[in-house]
Amino acid sequence: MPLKVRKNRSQVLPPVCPLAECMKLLGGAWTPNVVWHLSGGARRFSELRVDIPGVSAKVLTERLRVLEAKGVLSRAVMPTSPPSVEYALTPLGAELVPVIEAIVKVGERLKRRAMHLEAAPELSPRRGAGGARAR
Amino acid sequence: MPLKVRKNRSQVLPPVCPLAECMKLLGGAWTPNVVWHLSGGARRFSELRVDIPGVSAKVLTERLRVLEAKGVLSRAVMPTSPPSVEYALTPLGAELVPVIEAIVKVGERLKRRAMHLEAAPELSPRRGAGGARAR
DNA sequence: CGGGATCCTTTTTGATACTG
DNA sequence: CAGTATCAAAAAGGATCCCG
Repeated sequence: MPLKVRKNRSQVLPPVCPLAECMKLLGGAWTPNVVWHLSGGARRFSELRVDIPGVSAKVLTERLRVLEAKGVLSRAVMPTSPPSVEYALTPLGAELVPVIEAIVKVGERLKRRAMHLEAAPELSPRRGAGGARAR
Repeated sequence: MPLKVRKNRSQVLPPVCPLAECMKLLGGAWTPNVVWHLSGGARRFSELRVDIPGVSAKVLTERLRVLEAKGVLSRAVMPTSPPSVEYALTPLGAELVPVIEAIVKVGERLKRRAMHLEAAPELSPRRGAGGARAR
């Protein structure tokens, strides 16, 4: 292996587009939580507010609107008194759930790791350059 | 099905924490792209700038620092002239890749769907009000 | 080459208060 | 209950210049 040719990645990896597209979807700080809490079934506005501690009505509304516009969830107004509105994932939204689950799984692992790092800060070996960690 | 009892979701679904934790990780608009473009192997700073069109040096630096601090990627300074720095996913960072791939996959699907909606705006049936099962 | 330091603009969030 | 309106605060992103 005489020379490690550094390939132009765009020949083997798709361009940035699909990622950017999808992150606009899950981009909002609360968006994944909304999807997550709808993954178990339909849920009403006020229930979501309780499910997701710390979210304001405004932000929640906003996220729900965006997600509805993207076809990720559906909004059903029940003509009752007092009014109630049910949100539920569409089939398309349901496809996001595995993604969320994967995220959660990794998130937990990272959390555990962070705890380890706290205990032993210099465990992670610096790659490369014979220990050339400037900085 | 006499009565659909609305359970307290936190008994069956984990609390918000892991999701929030992990989204701080993938939260930045560019972060997933960075991980994605490192998924094929180590990459230098300037290469990443080319890989990810539109990213500024500042933002890229910032994202890389954050990801390094979280243990997602490693930073190796090569003591050459001119200096070069290689970034690579850590084993932990590699675990994120399936997540990214899932995101990309869904992103593409959403894109296709968006195109369909453009063509036929009133295809999506509004739930509720007609089949509105009052509670 | 690989950034750090600044400054500035655009988005996102948050806190209240009010309404049908 | 399920929002809307409004304002203030904060974060993210971008542009530019400079340095080792």
